[in-house]
Amino acid sequence: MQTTDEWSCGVSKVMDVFAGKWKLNILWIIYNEEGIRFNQLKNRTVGITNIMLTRSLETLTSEKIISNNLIGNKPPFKSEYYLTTKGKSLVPLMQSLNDWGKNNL
Amino acid sequence: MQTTDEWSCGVSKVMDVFAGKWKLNILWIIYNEEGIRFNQLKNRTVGITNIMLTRSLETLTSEKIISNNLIGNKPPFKSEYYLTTKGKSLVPLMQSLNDWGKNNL
DNA sequence: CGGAATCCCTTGCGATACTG
DNA sequence: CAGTATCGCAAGGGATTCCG
Repeated sequence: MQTTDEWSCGVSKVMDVFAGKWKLNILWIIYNEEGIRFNQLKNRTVGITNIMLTRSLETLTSEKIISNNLIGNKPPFKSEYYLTTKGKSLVPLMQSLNDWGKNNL
Repeated sequence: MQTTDEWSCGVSKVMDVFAGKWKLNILWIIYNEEGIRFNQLKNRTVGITNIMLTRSLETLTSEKIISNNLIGNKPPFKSEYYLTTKGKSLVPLMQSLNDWGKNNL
């Protein structure tokens, strides 16, 4: 039997990645639209505000789940978001979560 | 491509089940010790207080993820906790989460 | 266009004490 | 034994405004 310590060790990290109201949703959108831009992401994430999107992207970037390219040195700027390799490894997990949710009311 | 709506529909429910500081850990313990009692659960969940355990169990029960048997009509009481069928269907998901966490520091 | 700064409000978390 | 009742704090979420 797996001990509680081994368990909570692995799981708490994932829950940190998924924690919060928006991050998982944002990940999914970026996955489906690699290179998506800030304002597109904002439009696709219904109900989110600037600050919450910024904070979520900040956190995910610092966790190396996503990365972004800044293009241009004067306005209008461009910023394109991608999943990293680590981020892509989360995709099957997200799909499993989604499937469970759809099958259990 | 899957739409954002289909996605958020399924996932938000799962994240609700897993939300909070203790619920996932409690689920894992109950899974490993079917029929576990309140105070045993409290001892195994390091750092939890009465009220947080009560609240977590309440939520999970109302979501039909766990169930409990109350035994006896006068003190000392017994209360035994189990995973429901729905709760058991979450086990593979929990294991996937744990595996990812262990493999991604 | 892609953010950051500020301020506020709500929610979750928890210590302590008590009860059937 | 298995909870409940209070009260308080801290963190997360968000509206608004402003900036390079």
